[in-house]
Amino acid sequence: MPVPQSRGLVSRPLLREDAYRAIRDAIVDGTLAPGERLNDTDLGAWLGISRTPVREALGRLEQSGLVLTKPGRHTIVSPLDVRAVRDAQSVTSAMHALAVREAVPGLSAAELDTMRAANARFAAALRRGDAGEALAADDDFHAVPVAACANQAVRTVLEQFTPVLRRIERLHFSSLSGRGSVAHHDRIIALCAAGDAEGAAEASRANWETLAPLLTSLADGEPGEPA
Amino acid sequence: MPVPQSRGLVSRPLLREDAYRAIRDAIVDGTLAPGERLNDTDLGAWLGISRTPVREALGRLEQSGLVLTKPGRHTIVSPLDVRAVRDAQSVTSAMHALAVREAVPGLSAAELDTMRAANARFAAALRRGDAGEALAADDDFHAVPVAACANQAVRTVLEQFTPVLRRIERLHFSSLSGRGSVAHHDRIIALCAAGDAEGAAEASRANWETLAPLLTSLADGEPGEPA
DNA sequence: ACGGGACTTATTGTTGACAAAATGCGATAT
DNA sequence: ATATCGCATTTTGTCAACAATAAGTCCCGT
Repeated sequence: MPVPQSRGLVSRPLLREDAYRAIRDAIVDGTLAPGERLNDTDLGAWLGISRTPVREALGRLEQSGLVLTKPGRHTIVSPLDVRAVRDAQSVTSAMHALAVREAVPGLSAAELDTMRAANARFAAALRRGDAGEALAADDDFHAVPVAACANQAVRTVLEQFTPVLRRIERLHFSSLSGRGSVAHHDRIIALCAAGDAEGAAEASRANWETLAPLLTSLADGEPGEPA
Repeated sequence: MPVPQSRGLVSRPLLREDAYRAIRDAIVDGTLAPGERLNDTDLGAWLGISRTPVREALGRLEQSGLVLTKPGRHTIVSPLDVRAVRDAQSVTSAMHALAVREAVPGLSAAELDTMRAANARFAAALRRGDAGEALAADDDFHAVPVAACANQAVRTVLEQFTPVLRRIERLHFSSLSGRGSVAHHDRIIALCAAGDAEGAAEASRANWETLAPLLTSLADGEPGEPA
C-alpha cells in the first residue's frame, strides 16, 4: 500500500511558514494597506493560529522591510517609502546580476530553453495585455539563473526583498510599464549562451534597474504619508 | 532636573536582541563549535532567559546560514561548508561594491578622512602583527561607505552574512593572511576621492574577493565533516 | 545472536497566561 | 476653557506549560 510519504520533500507543516506567506502576500497585494496597524492577536485569529507563529512571521517580514515594529508600542505595515524601495531594488539588481554571473558557466541547454520559453510566454502575455501572466513569465525567466547558480545566500536575499518590489508594482501599476522588454531578455539569453558571464550579469542588472523610473514617478505622485 | 532619558536612541532592551548577539558571537568565535547541537532550553539557561527569545534569535541565525534546524528534530551550528561560505562571500562582496558605488557621490571629506585613519590603524596593526586590531580597523574602514550610502537593505544583508565570513577567518586564520592589503585600501580611497563610483565599487569588490583563496585552502584541508 | 517492535526520553512547535509599558481618555483644578 | 494629572485600556515582550514527533533504548521472539 503506497503510504503517502508527503514528508519526503517538504519537512513538516510549520504554522509560522504559512503565517509568513499569508501575511506577506496580503501586504504585497494590498489587502493589508501601507501604514495599517498589525495586531498579533487579530492576525492570529484571522489565520486560526496563536500569536507565536504570527510573531515569528512578523519578525521575518521586518527584516524584509515590509513591516515596521516599535517595540512595546505597535506594529504596522511599512508605509510606501521611495528610499526603501530603491534600496531593495539596488540589492535585488545586484543579486540577479550575481546569480547570472555565477550561473553562466554551468548553464545547460535545457535551462537556456526554459529561459527562451519563459520569454516567449512573456512576449505573448504582453501582446495580449495580460499583466498577471506577463509577471509570472517574467518571474520564471529570472528564476532560471537564480536556481542554476545554487547560491543559497542569493536565494535568501532575493526571497527577502523581492516582495518589496512586487508590492510597488501591484499597488501602482496594474500593467508593467517600462519593466522587462522582451528584447532585453533576448539579449540576456544570447550573452548566457555565448558564455559571457560578465556581459550577461550586467545586462540582467540593467534589466532590473529599469524599475528606477517608476520610483521617481512614485516619488512625485505620492510623497509617502499625505500629511 | 535632568531626567535620564536613556531610552532616547535605543528603543528598549529586548532579550531576543541580546540572545541573538550572544549566540552569534559564540558561533563566530568558536565557543559553539560547528556541528554542535543547540538546545533551546540549555541556551536559555545559559543566558538566563526563557526559550522564546532564544528561538527568535535562532530564527535569525538560520537565515544567515549559521544555524541549521531540522524541524521537530534538532538544531545545530552549521558545519563548515565551503559552498555556503563562498555564497556568503559573493553576496558580501556585491553588497560592499554597491555600498561604495552609492556612497561615492555624497562622500564628505570627513568620511574620507575616517577611511584614511582606519587604513592607517590597519597598516600599523599589521606591522605590529596585531590581528585583532587589524580586523577591527578593517571593519571600520569598510563601515564608512556602508554607513554613508544609507541603504538599509545593504546594511541588513551585510549584518546577516558578514558573521559567516568572520567565523571562517577566526577559526582558520588567527592572522588575516591574504586579506586586505593596505595598498588596496589606498586605491579605494583614491577612487572615492576622485568621484569614480564605478571604479571604487569594483575595487571594493575585488578587495573582498581576496577571501577566495582562503576558501580553496579550506576545501582541501578540511572537507566539512571528518567522517 | 540477531532482528523487530514497543516504550521511554528528549527536543522542537505551539498555545495560553503573565508582565510591563505606552497610549488615549476623562476628571479635576486653575 | 484649558492644561495637567491619573487611570484604564491596549499592545507588545516574555514566560511556562502542553502537544506532537522523532530518536534512542530495551526487551522479546525467532
